[in-house]
Amino acid sequence: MDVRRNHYPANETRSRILDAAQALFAVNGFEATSTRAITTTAGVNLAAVNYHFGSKDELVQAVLARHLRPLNAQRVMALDAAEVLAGGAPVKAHFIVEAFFRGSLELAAASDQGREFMRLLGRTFTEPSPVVREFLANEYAEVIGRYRTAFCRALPAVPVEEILWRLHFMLGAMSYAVSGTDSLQVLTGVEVDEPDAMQRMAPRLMSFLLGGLRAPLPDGD
Amino acid sequence: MDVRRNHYPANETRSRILDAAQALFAVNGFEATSTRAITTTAGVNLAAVNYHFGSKDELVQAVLARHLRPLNAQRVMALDAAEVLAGGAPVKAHFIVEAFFRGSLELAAASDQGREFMRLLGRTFTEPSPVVREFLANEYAEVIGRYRTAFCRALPAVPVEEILWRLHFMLGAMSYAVSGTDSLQVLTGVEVDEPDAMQRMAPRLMSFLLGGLRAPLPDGD
DNA sequence: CCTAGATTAAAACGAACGTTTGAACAAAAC
DNA sequence: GTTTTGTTCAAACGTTCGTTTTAATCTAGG
Repeated sequence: MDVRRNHYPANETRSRILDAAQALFAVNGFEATSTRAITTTAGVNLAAVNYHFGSKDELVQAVLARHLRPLNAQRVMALDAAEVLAGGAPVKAHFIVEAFFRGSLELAAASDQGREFMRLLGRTFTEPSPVVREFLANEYAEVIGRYRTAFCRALPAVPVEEILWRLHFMLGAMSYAVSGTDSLQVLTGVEVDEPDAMQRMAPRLMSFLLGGLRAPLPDGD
Repeated sequence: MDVRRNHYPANETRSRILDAAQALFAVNGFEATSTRAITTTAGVNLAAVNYHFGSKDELVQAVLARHLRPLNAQRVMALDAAEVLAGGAPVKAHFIVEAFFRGSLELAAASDQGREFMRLLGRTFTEPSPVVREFLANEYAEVIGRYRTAFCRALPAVPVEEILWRLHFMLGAMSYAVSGTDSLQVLTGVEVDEPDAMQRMAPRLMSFLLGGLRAPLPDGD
């Protein structure tokens, strides 16, 4: 707890703010976290948020972009690799799911900060704020498009609308599984906060998702 | 747009506040909705919220309790009925899932207000506010306990921890499917806001959940 | 060493928030 | 008809919010 009075080296102030903001956002949400709480936790001056990021909204986007952008880039690359490996043939559903979720689960398994970010990201999907929504839509546009067509090729017997629904359900189950440490933990007694909990969860989630994805079509289709 | 200057009959003010609050909460979230916005929308005086509910937090709980309490009561009753029907034998997983989700889906299919509430409820699970969390934990305690043991009896070959995980995933997929009209709609293009969308989704969700629930256990168990 | 530019410090800004107050008002009780 | 009880009203309270401002301070280039 060294009380530095003055400048941090390089742009350490920026990263200190990002770290503190991510931690507080993950626990309290965006709205309930004040810039004062962020700067106090980060040990920097109140005005630093507006100086380095312009506004609180832009800080929110910066926090999300820091890990989400590489994550989604890796998702696209993983799908690229799987498609190359498959030659011209459709990539099997199992590999598509794995390509999509492996990065998230690894990030969550790698560090406390990664886990913290995944929890924040899960909450972010249900965030009502228009700023966050628009940001997410932009960030996910390419990834969803790629994976959607990949699933359509992998499961030609399943109607497109059905695939969209199941993709929808899968995203929900995952973001919940990763983020819902709190309310559902109370409900079900499942503890997701331990360091190795993600590694124990990963195969279970994958198995569940594939089971749902391959479930028989409902009557009437 | 009749501008009533004075009293509404009976406790109409209460219900007008509840309706307005639910609508605004569903769109903007709890934190971002001010008591001023609620009372203005409801067409009542600003002080009415505190007079009738004590505080904004208590209003939030009242909004949730209004539909959630009957919903969970019906869930317990539905499981009771299924267990009676099964005699002493375990209730089949298929019926348990149906007993749990039928009420939600019917509520969502019944009216705009029901759909609005389900969307709000889905968001509520990821709500960081301690007040909301504690409220949910209390409201769900009995239901989750009952369904958990029912699932354990239905699937004796599946370890308890595995069942908890899958229950966790199922809850996530459902609450997402119902609530995630917004961000995921943008992502996947699935439209959930139309009146009949819930009825089209219901069998699909059920099929997905059962597929996940019955998926083969991951390696190592 | 000194100046220019970038960063931090401390204080203040106006706006919006949840809540409270005390008087005005309506309907029921006596 | 008066009192009582419950409800509504307009106004204000104190607090906290995100942001801005102005001066002080550090760092780098000449």
